[in-house]
Amino acid sequence: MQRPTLAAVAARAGVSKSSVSRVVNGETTVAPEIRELVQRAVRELGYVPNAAARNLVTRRADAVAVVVSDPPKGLVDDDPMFAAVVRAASRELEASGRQVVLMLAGSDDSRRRVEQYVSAGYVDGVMLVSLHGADPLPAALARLGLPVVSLGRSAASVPYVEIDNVGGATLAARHLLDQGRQRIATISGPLDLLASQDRLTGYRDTLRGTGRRSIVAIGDFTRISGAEAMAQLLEDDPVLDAVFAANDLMAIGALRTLREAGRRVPDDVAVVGFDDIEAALYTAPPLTTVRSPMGDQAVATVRLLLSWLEGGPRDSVVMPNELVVRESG
Amino acid sequence: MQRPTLAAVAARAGVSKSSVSRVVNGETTVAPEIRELVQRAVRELGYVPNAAARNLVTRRADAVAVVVSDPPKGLVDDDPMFAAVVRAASRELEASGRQVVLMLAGSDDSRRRVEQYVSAGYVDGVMLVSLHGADPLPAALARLGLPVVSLGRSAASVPYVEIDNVGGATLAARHLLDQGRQRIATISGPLDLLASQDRLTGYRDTLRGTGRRSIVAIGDFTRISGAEAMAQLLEDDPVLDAVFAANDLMAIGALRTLREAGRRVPDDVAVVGFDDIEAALYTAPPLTTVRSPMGDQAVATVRLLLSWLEGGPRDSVVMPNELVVRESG
DNA sequence: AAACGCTGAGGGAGCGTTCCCTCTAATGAT
DNA sequence: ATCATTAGAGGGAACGCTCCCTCAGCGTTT
Repeated sequence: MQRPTLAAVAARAGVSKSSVSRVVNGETTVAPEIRELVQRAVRELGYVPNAAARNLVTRRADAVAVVVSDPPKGLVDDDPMFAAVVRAASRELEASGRQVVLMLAGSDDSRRRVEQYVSAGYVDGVMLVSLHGADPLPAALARLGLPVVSLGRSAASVPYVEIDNVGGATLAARHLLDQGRQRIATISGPLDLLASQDRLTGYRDTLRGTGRRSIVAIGDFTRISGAEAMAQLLEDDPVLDAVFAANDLMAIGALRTLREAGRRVPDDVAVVGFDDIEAALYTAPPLTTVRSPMGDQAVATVRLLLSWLEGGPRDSVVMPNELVVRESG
Repeated sequence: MQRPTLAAVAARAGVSKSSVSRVVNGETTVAPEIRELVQRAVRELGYVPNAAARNLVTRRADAVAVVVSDPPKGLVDDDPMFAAVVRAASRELEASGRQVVLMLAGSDDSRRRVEQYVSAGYVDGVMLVSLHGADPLPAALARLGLPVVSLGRSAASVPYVEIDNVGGATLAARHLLDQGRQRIATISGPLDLLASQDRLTGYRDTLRGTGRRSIVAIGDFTRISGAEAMAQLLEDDPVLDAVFAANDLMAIGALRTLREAGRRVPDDVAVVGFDDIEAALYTAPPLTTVRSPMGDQAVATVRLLLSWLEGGPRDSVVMPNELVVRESG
């Protein structure tokens, strides 16, 4: 049951440990016949280098941590962002020969665990996802001295990738204005997220000066919170004729409340979302939304991290987005 | 930038490395004053044990791999199952003090990578998710001799957790029969998945002997495939009056096709899904479906693995499910 | 008072790699 | 033919930790 070691392979091949190591690591300074000998021994013995021993001496782990700041509730289980981001990041990282260690950082407790883990040298770098504005984690990790990047801007000075949230919200609001909508409400995301703040800013700034007033309800990016916020909004202003939701999930919740309240979409109320998740195609009616491909962002974030790990540049990137007009508004 | 080592802590505290090791690992045979001394030194130096060195000698990694067999296309990014399972498993594993290494196993290539990785001793056990019936991976991993469990039954003799797929499909089909539906179709999942086979079996067996014939289209568990399969079905049998989709995503796709084809749900056609993902609540009309909580299954699977890792029993478990009747059928 | 546990601290040998250094042998230049 | 140069193999010292073993010191037993 004992796995074979380098020494065992060396003995079998009749060469030194050094030579085996060289062959295994693909170094070129090895004579063809020795290489052949070693490769055969490796095959026969089913040798696989021991990770711990290798990491110990190289001081690399060939792994990166993907740290996802869990939403406070932690009960939102089918979260399309999560799947898209984790999947894309995994694929990209695996393609670079690195492993993905997934960590959920919800509580203070788990944040400490993350710091410990990273300090222990398990990983060469960290990709942070979806952090709150005041999250202490990015700064703490950056202080450890190893590469940290984040998907979504953070307060700390960590290189990041994000889409143009202000611009996207502006696109949405302007689209509603152009249709001649008069009372345009918004369902904002949680305000401790910079992305939420930016989207709200885009909405507000666009409305300002058109004589219209802002009508705002706050959600937490879940469907259910969107439904509740919409009910709130209808109560506040029964004759509103448009809603911009800060993400698609909340827009979907809003659609449901509107349907139950007997409002027709888009005839009575226009609805615009944000993100363009796949489900936006399948609502009734299909959702007009601001496209911001999470998968692409995740890939860009990984590339940023890889660039840093390889000694290249580490410049934050802001990605463009566009309005996808469907039938909801 | 060099992190402090055990020896540094020992020197600082004026004790031996052994004592420091004992304190750090929480052994009880340490005098209180020495413990205090060591703990202070650890704090002052910010000492964190090096993972690789520890793993090397203990031959444990305190980590488990979560291997997700990607759907062939690999482009389905907002997959609620994925998020629910990965989240729940992560939470449970982290609670047990173990790390989660996420691996996507789509291609043959990546399967080799997984085997390599596991052989390298990076992890103490493996949790497999959503494998095809003929997947060579479970058997290969089991052969390595370390604990492997799977979420979803597999052909290999690996302990598993799954819901009662045959029973769930039976529930759905019987529900449609009880409404007096006459032409009941099904949209099956890919047939290389045992879960798909079982659901199809439940449907077929329930219809058999009622004088009704099976009407089957095959999808791949994505929304789009559900939409396409529904179109196919309508072509095959324009007067069908019920559809059982093998998962909610495909049911959602089917709903869309039905809407576009001018069929009313449930008046003209009843639709029943499977899984009860959150989105099922937000379709128009809300989806009747078979509840099979993925999060709970994931947790059960992790518990099974943990039990095994700790030398306990490793018995497969089949979880019950129930029909959730909403408005679609 | 001597002998005998027993508790708890220290010493040091590995764990399986990599990588630096040494040394041999072969090549090419003169 | 001789010497300088170099390609390539082998030896062995780390890497940072755990854990076995030894041994000191003290309390108990007879």
